[in-house]
Amino acid sequence: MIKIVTWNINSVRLRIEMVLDFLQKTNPDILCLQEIKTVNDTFPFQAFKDAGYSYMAVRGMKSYNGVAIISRLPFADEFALDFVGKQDCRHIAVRLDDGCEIHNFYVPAGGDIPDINENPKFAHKLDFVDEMRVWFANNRDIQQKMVLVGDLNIAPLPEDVWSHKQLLNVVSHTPIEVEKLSVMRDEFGWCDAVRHHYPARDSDGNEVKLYSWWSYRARDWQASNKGRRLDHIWLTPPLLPVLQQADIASLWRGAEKPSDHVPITVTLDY
DNA sequence: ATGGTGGCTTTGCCA
Repeated sequence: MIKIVTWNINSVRLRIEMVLDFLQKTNPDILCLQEIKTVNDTFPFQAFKDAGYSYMAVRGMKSYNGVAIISRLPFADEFALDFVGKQDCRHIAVRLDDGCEIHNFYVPAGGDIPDINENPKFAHKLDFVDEMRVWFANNRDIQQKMVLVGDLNIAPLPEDVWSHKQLLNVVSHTPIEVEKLSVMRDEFGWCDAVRHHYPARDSDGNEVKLYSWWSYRARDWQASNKGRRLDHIWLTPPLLPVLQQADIASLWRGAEKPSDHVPITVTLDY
């Protein structure tokens, strides 16, 4: 059994106690963090070691972004990719001893205006997703065991947002982003593990809403419940038969001084 | 229609 978590932590130093609490309570093997918001020099390596996580791949920068993979299992290899010509610490990957590769992404949020001419951040986001697609197409095979996790900053399905209609022109759910992410996923053959476990419609045809992020700006995030599913765990087909469980732990949004994202977990039986 | 909150810091920028 291997348990893998992805969590946009929005400052790992500010929330280290909460992360340690999470690890103690849920006992995952591998924790992938985004938005660690610190350089490697001030990353809390020792705190994770003391908690039993001896293996870490960290790619931090000052103030912004930054990704890390924290593990109880050793790594056979570790590497990082750059996209759109920027070294802004949005990807890190490891290979486990059995060859399974884990890719941890923090896709650009894309700013407020969904127009590539008016908003360079939106252009950056779309280019980033394009380059992700090209990289996997050129460098990897769908028959390899791989897990892609992270804050992809796109909610692909109508059931991944609180209101499909009201978010059609809101960055994270615009048709062009959804199209690019879907092509990236389907052309290669990734499977969305969370939606595999919780399909968008139940047996009666009712919507099954799933969110992983709720804005800090809501007066009461739980009461308004205007969430979006921005965080994802994808698997290649060889891992699909061993997918045991998928879970979005929304209770962590209600913690004291929470991240605006919650942890997503998959359990693989192999 | 607007502004709402949070983190790190370059007290503005990013989300």
